Amino acid sequence: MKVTITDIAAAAGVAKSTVSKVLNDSPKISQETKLRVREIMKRMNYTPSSIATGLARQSSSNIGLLIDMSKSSEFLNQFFYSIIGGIESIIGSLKYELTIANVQHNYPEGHFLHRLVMSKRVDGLIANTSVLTEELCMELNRLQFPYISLGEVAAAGCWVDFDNEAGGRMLTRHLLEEGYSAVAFIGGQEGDPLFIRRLNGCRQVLQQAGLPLLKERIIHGEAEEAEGCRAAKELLLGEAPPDSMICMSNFTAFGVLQAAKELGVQVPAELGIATFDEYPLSRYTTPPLTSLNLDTFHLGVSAGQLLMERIIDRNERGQGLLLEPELIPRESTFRTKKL
Amino acid sequence: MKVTITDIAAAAGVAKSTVSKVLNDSPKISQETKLRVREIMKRMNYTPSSIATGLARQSSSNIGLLIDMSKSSEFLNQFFYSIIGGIESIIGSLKYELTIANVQHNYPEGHFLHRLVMSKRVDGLIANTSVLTEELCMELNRLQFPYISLGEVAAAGCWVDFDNEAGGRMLTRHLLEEGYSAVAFIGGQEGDPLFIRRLNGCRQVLQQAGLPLLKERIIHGEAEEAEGCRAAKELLLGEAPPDSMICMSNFTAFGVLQAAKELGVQVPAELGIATFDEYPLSRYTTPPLTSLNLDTFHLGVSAGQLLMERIIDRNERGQGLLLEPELIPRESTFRTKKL
DNA sequence: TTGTAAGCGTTATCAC
DNA sequence: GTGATAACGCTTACAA
Repeated sequence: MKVTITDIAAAAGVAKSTVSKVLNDSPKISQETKLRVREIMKRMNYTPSSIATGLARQSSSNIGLLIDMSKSSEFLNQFFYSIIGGIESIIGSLKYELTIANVQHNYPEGHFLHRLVMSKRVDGLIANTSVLTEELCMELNRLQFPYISLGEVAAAGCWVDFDNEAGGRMLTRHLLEEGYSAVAFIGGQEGDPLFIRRLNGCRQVLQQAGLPLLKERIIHGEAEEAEGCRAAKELLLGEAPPDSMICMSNFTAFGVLQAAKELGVQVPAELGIATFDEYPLSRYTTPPLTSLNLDTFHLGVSAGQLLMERIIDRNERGQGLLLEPELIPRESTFRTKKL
Repeated sequence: MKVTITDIAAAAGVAKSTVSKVLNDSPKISQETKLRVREIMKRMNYTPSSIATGLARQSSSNIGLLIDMSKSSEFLNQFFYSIIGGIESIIGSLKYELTIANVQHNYPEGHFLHRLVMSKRVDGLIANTSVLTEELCMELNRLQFPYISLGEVAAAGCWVDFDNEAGGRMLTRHLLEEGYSAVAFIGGQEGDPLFIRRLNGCRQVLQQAGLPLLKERIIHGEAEEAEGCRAAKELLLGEAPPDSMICMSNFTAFGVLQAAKELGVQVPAELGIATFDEYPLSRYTTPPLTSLNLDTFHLGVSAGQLLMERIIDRNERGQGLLLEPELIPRESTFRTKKL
């Protein structure tokens, strides 16, 4: 039924080792032998067993992508497809496959460290920061196991991330250029590094322009609709109402739009709204939202490249990579009426 | 450095086979031996090599999910994450891992049939209909290779899909209940089975109610914004303007909403709008859209279950499985003012 | 209950 | 150039 290297060797009247060399296009095999053996392989419809090859070569030709489905990471959830596409485009061309593993932090039997790493199911790992605890990084480092973090993390030897600080700067600069000056920042969890970086970018530009970023204008909360709405109302009805808001997510921004509508505040004339992320709503709101687009396919590509470098070159030097976001101006901040 | 079954055997003073039996919790090993060996495995930090196990057992404990990133399948693109979650939840508990493979139809070197199936990298396959050509199905059938199609396909032995006809019926019935009667259907590619099934469901309910589904009210086109807008205008300005529209996607529906706004047509009073899919816009439009929710996590679960049955029980009988959609009524069709 | 030995399908190291 | 032969790390009869 199934044909192995032994069958081919027999049919071709050569040794298994010769067939193996043909398989790997060894230079020490004569052209005619190669042709003859290949011919036979084709005729007998032979494909080498990846498992056997893996055993002999001590490698799985698999890389793993870890996710934690129990935590609803908006980010992964939305951009999963394109990140995977990016990773695939790199590793696929190097004949690696992508294994997706769901990491429940309190997994009943067997941590992924055993399931994937120690059991050698994968030769390398890409993981989101929500999975990579500092403890885990240390362990992977100790094992000298190649991995890349999706998101900047100090403990990770190697990571790729978007330049969130630059993103904060870009949105803020844009608001100032449009004539806004009282900027508020909405929607991040207190202490969340993502929030902190973005806010820092915002603060830098304001300071540079000699403008204050009032504490009262920094509102923490879930990055979703209801919170955005609540926060916006609080701000607009407060002591020092801002003339513009930067939102951590499309959903936050949507909530802000709702609040403005309910309070009869004109967007963009009386209130400018800008948001991180281009997906999924920014194009479809009224008015459409000025947003910061993150090229997630590229993120996947970069992660894949870095990882493959580590695996193939056994490249040990740790490094971080920041990708530039892209500003997409839309009506929600067109105070200067460029329409 | 790396510890194998031989090391454990030596350390425990038993044979490799004994260790192997302990590993698989064979009943023919004494409790004390098991305890002792396990103790040693733990102490030496041993994890069996999945590749070696795979070779010996002749199975990869991997299942593959095929996608074609070159075709921008809105469906997969949006629901990828939850479908994967569903599949994972089933196969993960059976100690299988998920391999994602990007299938370029004109792949330079090596069809996925070789890359994954013949090389035994995966024990089973799940694939979207856009990948599974009839030819491919025949080939997989011939190889007796276990696979499940995501989407109803005649040639596939086994598939799971949403009951799109029922979906068409549900949306149409809802419109009639709300007092609409002149229903239009917008947004599918001519000949697309998905479109045909949904339209059929719609037609059934209308016929049952003694209402016609006019040809002029069936508009083909890309399932996106611009087309939806164009189609809606065409209909509303035409000879027999409908009082309600069923859209193939959220984006189509968004376009319809725009058209209504531009033409000053009141939604839902003068025009009811209902759409397939609950994601990503239906909750966020003005007014929010009545939609048909498809439980994609469940789709993944079902696909996973069917596949594992096939693999484990060598279950040969082909079967299809239809999942029921869920109607989510919202303002866009609340003509009877239930608000 | 445990041990022996023969696979599983490749690759890799030598001889020839 | 080609061919034996020993890994690779585990499972599985069959013996003991």
